[in-house]
Amino acid sequence: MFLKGYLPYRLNLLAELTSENTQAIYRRRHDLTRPEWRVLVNLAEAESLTASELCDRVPAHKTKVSRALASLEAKGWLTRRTDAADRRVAHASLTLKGKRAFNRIRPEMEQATEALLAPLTPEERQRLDEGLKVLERLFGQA
Amino acid sequence: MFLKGYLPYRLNLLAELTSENTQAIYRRRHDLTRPEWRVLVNLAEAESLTASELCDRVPAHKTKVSRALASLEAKGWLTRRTDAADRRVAHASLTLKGKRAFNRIRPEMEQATEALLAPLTPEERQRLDEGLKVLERLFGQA
DNA sequence: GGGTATTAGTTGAAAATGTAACTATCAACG
DNA sequence: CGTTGATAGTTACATTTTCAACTAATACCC
Repeated sequence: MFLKGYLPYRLNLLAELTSENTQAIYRRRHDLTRPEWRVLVNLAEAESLTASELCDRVPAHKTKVSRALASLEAKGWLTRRTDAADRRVAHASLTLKGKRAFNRIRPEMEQATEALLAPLTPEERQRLDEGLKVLERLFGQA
Repeated sequence: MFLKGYLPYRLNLLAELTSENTQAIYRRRHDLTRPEWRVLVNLAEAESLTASELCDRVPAHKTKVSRALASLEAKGWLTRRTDAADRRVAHASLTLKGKRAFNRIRPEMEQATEALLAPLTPEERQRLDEGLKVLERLFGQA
């Protein structure tokens, strides 16, 4: 069979299966899209970021980031202030409300992932991590 | 950092990066969506399949499969005949034209993937494969 | 058989995404 | 300065995906 051994297929399938539980959390329970969730995470970790910086980190195309920022701003989870030196640029940062939301969602996400991986032995987890690192090095992600 | 070590994120990112080149082939060069491409592959490997069987194999929701089948049928790449014993069911199979198309696209896909993985040593490929197998076993895919 | 529930597959509307064009601002160079 | 080109970010439109409702056919069960 062609597909079964085909790397992009294998990765896409595993990504989908792995994301199923976690997606349900941010989508259904907290009404966030994936770009919104990722923007939230990145802002929680970085204090203040511009849309361009978020594009690099999320990573995603600028339209996704733009819409995610607009939506999170509408929720009152972040504010933006334009840069004094370059008025094209806006710095986004989480409000207290946004930080609280992240602190509510994050443990649910970690718990769902941990539940998924629970059947794996430490040795298997190690093997999985090593395998992914091979690709991450290839893409310069690590 | 939370995201960087977070499995669903890592997998999704790697899946996207890995799929970039190959997507360009079936999308831009051959004007196929991903569901269409996957349906094509599965039919090429299985002679004849119903929509439900394709849903399991692709894998994808039935609306995606239904639309992919309609589109490939419109191209003249497959035909469907309704089952004699159960007239709800239709068996799809590739036409000669469809088989030729697959035989044109497939080597391009393999070549693109091989080009991507070219920098990896055999030992690294082995490590990657072992890592993915851990998850595939977890999901009962292997 | 006749009613009810399932199943196969399609369709329509809403949400999300991708692509390209657009606005506003800044930089560079005469 | 003033024109030209680049950059940050948004908006508009087309395509894709998702979700729910739908049609048609079969299975169940009395």
